[in-house]
Amino acid sequence: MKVTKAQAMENRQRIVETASVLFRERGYDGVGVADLMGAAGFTHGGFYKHFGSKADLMAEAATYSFTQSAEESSQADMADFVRHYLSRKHRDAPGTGCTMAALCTDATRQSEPVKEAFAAGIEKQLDTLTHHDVAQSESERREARAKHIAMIAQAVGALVLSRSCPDDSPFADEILETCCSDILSHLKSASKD
Amino acid sequence: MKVTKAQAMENRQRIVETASVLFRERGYDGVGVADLMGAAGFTHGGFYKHFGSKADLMAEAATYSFTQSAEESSQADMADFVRHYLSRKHRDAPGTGCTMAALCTDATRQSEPVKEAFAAGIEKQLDTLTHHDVAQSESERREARAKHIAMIAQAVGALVLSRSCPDDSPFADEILETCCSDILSHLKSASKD
DNA sequence: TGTACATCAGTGAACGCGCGTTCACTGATGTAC
DNA sequence: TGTACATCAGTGAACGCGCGTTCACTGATGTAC
Repeated sequence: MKVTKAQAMENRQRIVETASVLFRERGYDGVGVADLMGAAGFTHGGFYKHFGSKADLMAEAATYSFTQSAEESSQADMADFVRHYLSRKHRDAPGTGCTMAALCTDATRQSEPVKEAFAAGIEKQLDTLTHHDVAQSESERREARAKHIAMIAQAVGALVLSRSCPDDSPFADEILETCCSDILSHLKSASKD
Repeated sequence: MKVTKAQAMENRQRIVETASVLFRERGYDGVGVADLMGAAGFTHGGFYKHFGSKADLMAEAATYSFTQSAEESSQADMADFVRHYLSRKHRDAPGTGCTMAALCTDATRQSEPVKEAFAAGIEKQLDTLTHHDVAQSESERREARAKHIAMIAQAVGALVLSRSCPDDSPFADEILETCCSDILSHLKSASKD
């Protein structure tokens, strides 16, 4: 049974969105093509009508979720963003959360297109954060970029370490809370300048 | 062909050590039991004479590599440790490097024993760093612990993000260098107090 | 507008392959006498 | 110390299973006239 061109494109998009959630929840190796297609409401055979391989979809799903995250975070206040990023809520819902924190070590072992999607995604996240700051000198912009890279690294590190501890571990919460306070204090002292 | 008790224990240890390297290089799903036993110089069948399951070995290999890292870093100067941790050399040799950075998102999806090994390993790393500081008040110790958690998170985050970019990407190097400078500047301003 | 035909998204069986694990077997080691 | 036997680390074939991918088929959609 064929389907409208528009419907087919919608279906393809649903597969990408489903994949972006499942990959973040279970890792690239934790989601099979059949799993994924089933979750999107299809049988597995149709997969190769839309994508060349599972690896192609990994790259596309990563690009999609990075774009989505950038949109979500572009309008938020920086301190609110940090508080949400380092919340238990975000930690316990990787499927709809940060792609860097969910899949960074998985991406390390994937093919170039996936790693390119990650590099572009991290740059995009960086641009989104830097975007808040307006009209500066060259050296101010360089410094702001450095501060944001340091901040993202710390936030991602806190999240991945917290998630690698057993559920309901006080240490996992301590990592989040400590890094949240630390980043917020840096934000405050920076805005004083 | 049986083997001395001492030889058998040595062999078992060799399997754990081989696993700790291969898991860090390729991830838990990237190393099969047969791969692993072959790399250690055995055939795969003997594996279950030493370990109950592959998952059991994951936890044991993690504990082993965390202990090893703690020993290595306990005698180093803090600034030297940071410079090495955030070097390209460390980034490009995950098999002998930091377990947190190599396997954190993998650990997130593993069974409780693996996550417990991670929590214990992170705590151990933290203790090793805090160990340098001597005889303080309760509140000073709390603050030092917080600073070290923040530092570890940032260093781990920088490493995992750098590794998720394509090889030889300038951005990957920028992340390492920026976070290295940032952490070193914090160390310097802290030691001034 | 109506008809005939090509297209192609989606189906579901089948493919080869590698995985974790099991098992009967081997033969040197360790032990009991 | 010497002998007979139990133990058990290591071997390699075999297990069932799920994986990514392929393929012949279906039938509504899209197109050419």
